[in-house]
Amino acid sequence: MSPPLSPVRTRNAAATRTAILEAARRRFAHEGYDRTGLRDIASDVGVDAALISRYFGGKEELFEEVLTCGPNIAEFLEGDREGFGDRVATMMAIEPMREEKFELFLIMLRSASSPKAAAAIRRHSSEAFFQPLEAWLGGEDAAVRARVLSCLMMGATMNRMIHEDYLLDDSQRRELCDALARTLNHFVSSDV
Amino acid sequence: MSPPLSPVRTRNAAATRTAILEAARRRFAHEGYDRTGLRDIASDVGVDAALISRYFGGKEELFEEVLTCGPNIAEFLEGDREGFGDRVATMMAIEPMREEKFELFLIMLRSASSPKAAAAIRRHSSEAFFQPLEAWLGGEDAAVRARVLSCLMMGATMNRMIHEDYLLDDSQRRELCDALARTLNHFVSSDV
DNA sequence: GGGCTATGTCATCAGTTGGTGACTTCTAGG
DNA sequence: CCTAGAAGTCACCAACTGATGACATAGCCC
Repeated sequence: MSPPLSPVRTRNAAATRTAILEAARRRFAHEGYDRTGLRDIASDVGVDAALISRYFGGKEELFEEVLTCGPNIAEFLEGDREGFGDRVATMMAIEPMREEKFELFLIMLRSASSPKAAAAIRRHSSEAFFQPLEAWLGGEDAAVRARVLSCLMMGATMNRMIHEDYLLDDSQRRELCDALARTLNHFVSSDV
Repeated sequence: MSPPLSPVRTRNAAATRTAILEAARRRFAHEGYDRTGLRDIASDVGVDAALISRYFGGKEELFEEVLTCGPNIAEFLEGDREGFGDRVATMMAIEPMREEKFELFLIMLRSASSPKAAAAIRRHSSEAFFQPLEAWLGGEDAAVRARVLSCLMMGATMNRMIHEDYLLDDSQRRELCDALARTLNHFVSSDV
């Protein structure tokens, strides 16, 4: 993808590890587990692919570590509760798609169909996604509401992935955004 | 996958073509575009992989033809409108996952991240998915409501794919099913 | 300054993929 | 019966993947 990752990195193992993890996270989010080659990641970092296997053990372990130290739902939960629906819906239906904001979703959506990646995703989706969301939601039925919200957000991201513009004109996209925002807010605040 | 496709098929080009298309559709739905090899499909049919390239031109064209003659949203729209939400939500949250019922969704979800497949999906999702759904919904804002419904259905299928049981116990799954059903029905019947 | 070790590279492997052209075999029509 | 062409197979290719062990090199400590 884009070359400049860490400015200088001369024989610094820790910095190289971090740079590999960052490059891997971006690649996995943009291309998915299967379509990301160790050589791609290595060339992003400016390093030999063999190094990745030596540092992380293999592609699966690298993916696992990306998820461990990776992005989570937290940044979606910043701000006031009443504004949650509008913030998320606007991000998903109106604003230009900034893939780096959706890395968690994209990694899940684009890698979940790969059996090896799916196992790791299953292992980590709870702590990176559902637990924080449920805690933020609060209430007895938080688990169920979190699932509905996750359906909406995943589905919206998926739609956006498939057809960038949703095949809608501007006013329809605003209507869609409103509908999503209201539905999201409904499950943020109310009982199911 | 499972061997028995067409009972007899001795040097019948048309039947072989159909058998290949069926096997390909199932494979693409179950494994996604990238993880499905021409050899896998061929061995399902009991035929040499070279035949597929000769009949369809290549993997991309095969995928395209699967989408052309493939499944669509229609079977989800059978039955009374009032029961739509319950039918779909039950299928997605309660009933055991019958992958053959979700082939359209699964093909989209598991192959959309593959650039070659994504182009074909973009080309066909409108006529196989949104147009029928919008027509069934009716009304001025049918396009927008169709998108919300698609978000919910795609997201629910995705969640089901990732963790078979949603990480919920039985009563929570029933609550989730109710919430999904009510939300779906809301966008089936009402204005946004 | 010299060596030792962490850091990184290179060559290579076995496996898989989609694809192609030459080959065989079955069957319909004369 | 017998042959022509359709239907299907086989052998192979080039490209790519993840992975491994042998090798090179840079920088720190004495």
